[in-house]
Amino acid sequence: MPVPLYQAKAEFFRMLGHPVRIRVLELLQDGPKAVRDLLAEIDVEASSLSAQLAVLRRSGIVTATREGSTVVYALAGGDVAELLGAARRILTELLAGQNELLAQLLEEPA
Amino acid sequence: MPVPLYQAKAEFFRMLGHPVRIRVLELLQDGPKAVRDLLAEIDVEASSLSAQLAVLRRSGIVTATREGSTVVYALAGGDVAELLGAARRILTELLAGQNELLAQLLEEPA
DNA sequence: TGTCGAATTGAAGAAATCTTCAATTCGACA
DNA sequence: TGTCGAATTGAAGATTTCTTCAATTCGACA
Repeated sequence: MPVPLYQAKAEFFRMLGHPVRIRVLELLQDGPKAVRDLLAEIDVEASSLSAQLAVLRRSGIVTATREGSTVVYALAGGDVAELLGAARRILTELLAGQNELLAQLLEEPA
Repeated sequence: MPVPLYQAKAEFFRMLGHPVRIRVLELLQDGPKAVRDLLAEIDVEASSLSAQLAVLRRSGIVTATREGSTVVYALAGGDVAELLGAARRILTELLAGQNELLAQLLEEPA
């Protein structure tokens, strides 16, 4: 019994828990992309992007292959779209709930 | 445009990124549970569990209701099972991939 | 070979997160 | 009212994560 499963799950979600990493995964759903292209679409320093790409690589959710002088990243497989979709559905509910709450607070000033 | 969506997503995943919080969500899938019962099933200090429950509460993914002298937590709705399922499928692949890699390394000692 | 561009790495400091311990709140109940 | 149990909160300290800047690696190509 190496790593307890719930700990592996927690690490997995933590790996997803960064705006730049989310953006990268979303962009890679349209197909492989060179670092340079990712950099053009995400507002972040090159070295910071590299660090976040390294996190994704270490987890195994993306692969990096060198092509000439550039490096191309791709999803390693796995239905990332399904995961992000499920997350979006829940998130939509949560945000809606928060808006309701906000609306109530505005209606009933103490 | 309040919070960019990819940032909300990242925060959402970060909220999931803790072993105790994962355990709680898994346990709550069987129905509402009192804090005392969660505490009995998870190996953690009471105050630490409280802190993690507070994180879940603030995100809105669970609700807490006081019943007499105990507090009962429940999933706030949202298909958490679907999300955890999607995560497990990807995670299974990733772990399998890592095992392959490990096996290769053991086969071909440099 | 020398150098340019693309990408990564290392180190240092800032910021966020976790755990622990002590103190506090809130019902229940004698 | 006084006190017990359940749960939360606050503060302090340790750990992890992120960003930035400088230095480095690796191809490409003149």
